[in-house]
Amino acid sequence: MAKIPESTIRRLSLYLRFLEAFDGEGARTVSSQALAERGGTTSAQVRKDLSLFGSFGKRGLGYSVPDLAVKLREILGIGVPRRVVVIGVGKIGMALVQYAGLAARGFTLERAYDVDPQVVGRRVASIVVRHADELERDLRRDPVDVAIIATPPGAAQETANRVGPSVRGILNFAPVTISAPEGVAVRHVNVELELEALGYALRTG
Amino acid sequence: MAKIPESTIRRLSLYLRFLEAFDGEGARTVSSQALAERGGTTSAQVRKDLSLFGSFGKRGLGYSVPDLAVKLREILGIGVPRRVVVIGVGKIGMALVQYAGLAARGFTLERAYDVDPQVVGRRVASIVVRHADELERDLRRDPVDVAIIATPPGAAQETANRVGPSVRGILNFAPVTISAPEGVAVRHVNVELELEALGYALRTG
DNA sequence: GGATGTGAATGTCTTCACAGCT
DNA sequence: AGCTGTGAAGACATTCACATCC
Repeated sequence: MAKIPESTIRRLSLYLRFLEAFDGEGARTVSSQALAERGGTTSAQVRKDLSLFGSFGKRGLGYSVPDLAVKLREILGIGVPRRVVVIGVGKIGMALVQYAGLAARGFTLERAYDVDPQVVGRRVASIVVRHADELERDLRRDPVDVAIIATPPGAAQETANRVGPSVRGILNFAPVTISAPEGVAVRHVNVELELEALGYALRTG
Repeated sequence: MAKIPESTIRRLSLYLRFLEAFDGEGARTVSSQALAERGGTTSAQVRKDLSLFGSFGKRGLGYSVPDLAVKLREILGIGVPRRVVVIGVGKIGMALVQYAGLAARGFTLERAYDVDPQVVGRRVASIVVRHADELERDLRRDPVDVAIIATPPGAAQETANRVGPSVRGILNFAPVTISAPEGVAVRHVNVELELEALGYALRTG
């Protein structure tokens, strides 16, 4: 299969959400044009994105809403449940632990960790926060797919080093760039960076 | 000035953070090579990014750490204080309101809004949550630069429609794509989308 | 000597435009 | 007729490589 642009993957995720909305509205089929309008892109882009993975549409008709949704879920690996841990139960970590969207997208939260004695041992949304010292041992005994890092910036890379050998993906919320071993996928959610990019767009002149 | 790639802006934001770290370590100058290593990019990329805005370095020497930091802050519009409101004080909104990083990057939180009677009137980190019905009137009387949308997905576009005429930028945390009037910059922080992109990277085969 | 700044070359992504199914 | 699927063209971004200057 051809190499898939990162941007295509992000759009597929959007298309899936639109399909779910169309499905809720009772639509049976959808055209590349209709998907494009909701997603702020072009019909050619939609067709190209989808064609990278196969021929899912019918000429003259469009795409079957439920069939395409199934295909996209398959491509994105939704349905295969992913086990995750959250490390750092501060403000962001807390919000993540309580966030229903995790489960809705097939990510089951197994455990959460912190180092603050005020937080360790507390029960948050059905799980008890464990001390980060237990991290490596726990991961060896009971591995997970993804580590979500929501520590302060200073601890993020060290945390990544500790979980790197045991996980296949890292989602980093700390406002620093972190690296991970070859083969571990890393994604960043960086609010400060988005704010600064917004700041650039707001500059006068 | 030449057109600036979006990706360049995001990297400038990273470079600035590295410069602040270098400054903390007492470094006076820094090479494109050193910046590249921390940022997971190449020295040529760093030089190209910076050269789009001017010639800030000295051949044979590198870049002055404090001078380049000043330049980057200027480019990114940091220093010009930006007034923001947060709309939706659920889990994410609450974390944002309490988030010190906002102020640290020059964004002063003016007000927060919600529709839930349980939340309206509550005091969170020195501001009192107002009812979203007051939004338009407040914005007319006391405008802000940026609206941060942290509502449930169903309310996000409507919220954008309501604030669109009064703000210059929107940062959207709701997991839907929203559109805004011409001239209003929109950025998305979409955790579900990042998770799904991670899911794709985790697929087996 | 050492590191920048930058045209040129390369690589990647998007858009075009149309043949080909239904 | 309508809409997909796709090679080719075009736009955009990154990397190379080297002249230039401190």
